[in-house]
Amino acid sequence: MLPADEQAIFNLPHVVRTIEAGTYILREADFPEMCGVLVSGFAYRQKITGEGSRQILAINIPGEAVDFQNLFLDVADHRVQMLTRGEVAFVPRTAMVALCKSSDSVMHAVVTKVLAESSIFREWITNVGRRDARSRAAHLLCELAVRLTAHGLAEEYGFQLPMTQELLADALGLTSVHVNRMLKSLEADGYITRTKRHVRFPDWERMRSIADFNERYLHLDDRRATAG
Amino acid sequence: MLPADEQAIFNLPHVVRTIEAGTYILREADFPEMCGVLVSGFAYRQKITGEGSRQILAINIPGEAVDFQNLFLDVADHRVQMLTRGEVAFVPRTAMVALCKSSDSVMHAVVTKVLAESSIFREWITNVGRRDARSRAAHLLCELAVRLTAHGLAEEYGFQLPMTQELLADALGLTSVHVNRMLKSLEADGYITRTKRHVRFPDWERMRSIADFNERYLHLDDRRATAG
DNA sequence: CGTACGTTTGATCTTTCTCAATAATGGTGG
DNA sequence: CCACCATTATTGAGAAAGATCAAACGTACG
Repeated sequence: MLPADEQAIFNLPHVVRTIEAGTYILREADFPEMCGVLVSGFAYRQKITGEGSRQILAINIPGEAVDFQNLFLDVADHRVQMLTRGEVAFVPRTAMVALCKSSDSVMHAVVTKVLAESSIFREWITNVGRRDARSRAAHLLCELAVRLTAHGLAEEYGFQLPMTQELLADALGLTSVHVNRMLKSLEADGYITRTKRHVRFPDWERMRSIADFNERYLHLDDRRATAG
Repeated sequence: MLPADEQAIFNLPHVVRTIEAGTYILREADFPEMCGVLVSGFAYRQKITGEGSRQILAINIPGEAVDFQNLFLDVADHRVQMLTRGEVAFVPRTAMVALCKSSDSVMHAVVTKVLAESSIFREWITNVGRRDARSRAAHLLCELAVRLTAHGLAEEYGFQLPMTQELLADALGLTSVHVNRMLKSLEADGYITRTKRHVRFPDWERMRSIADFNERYLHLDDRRATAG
């Protein structure tokens, strides 16, 4: 996103609110009136199945807009909830849509963000569908590390995990017990180091390999299409 | 999508080609030069993990555009392959992007399609991550039935399954052996009826319930946002 | 009519879940 | 600062879902 576009969005009418961990920003079946942008703190997207189990669909990190996925749809198909306490800037949806229509550049930026998140959804399907528990957990750790680093929120090869093992489990389609075992196993084999919730990768290439992680799907520096 | 928008896309320069089952329309790591629209036949999106197993990410049915997901990104992060023989209309990507920029209405339609497919990705994460094998298989059958019906490609409560059990398995994160057992189980319990690859639902509500299927995520008739 | 591909079935093995208990951690009020 | 409570992390044992391996059966099609 170009600085000018960020500024344009920032210039829209908005309110910034501090929101506690666990609070919903968007509920399923809501007609979303507001478009939220995470100023600080983490959020996550989730769905609950009829059986009552939860699947986490995405982790949103500070700086990300959480409602672009619903901007042009009527009914929210999932919920967005704060993972940690944080500040959210709410822009009226109509104002956001109007800005998109008036500025090619903003529209382009919004669509690009949406497509990049879409690509992450695809990778998650693959992760949950086809990787074994250990690689799957490792893959998520890699993704978070790379995305946080790209936003300047992680130091070299290490980061503060913003979630419990229970949350990790719901993101990975596993149980928390099994996530615990996989983390221990990754640690025992020297792939990661843990201090409380801080995770480090002593050997990034080795970790990357066991996680079957290739950051291409994050589209972190796709630029060419911008010219198109 | 409004008829006028469809017409506008149709008026772009394009070539229609008949493509055999199994042929790639888009390769991973390609810079997509063309934007394909399925005139007839089915396609699917897939990824291959480092271990060599395949995950199918989406089934595209006749009438759907398969490359909107890449329209504004530089590098394809997955592959699109023909599931059956069919005709694909290829529009130069630059022409498609230019049309989007010149017509709010087309851009809106494209973004809506992208968001709706994104929503399907989220449901698939949930399906693979949190539903047991039988419900998971049932859910996919329901989704295909509803989408095909919405496009006028299925009769009441029944449709022709365009894929082998092997393909189903790769879409569901299961093995084909287990998919076979789940289909048999669904059949034995009266949820479905099969004649070759034709599937019927004797009691749609009962099927819907065991599949934990709610079509909201398909966003088939979201209209309100169009006005926004 | 034989070959290739897809489906079905059985037997066994592995991964992951479930249940249950214990230990560690963080935050809170006194 | 300390005791207490709630949450989170860890560990073990047994159960279950799904994978793997192997083979037989069908069916379409050249």
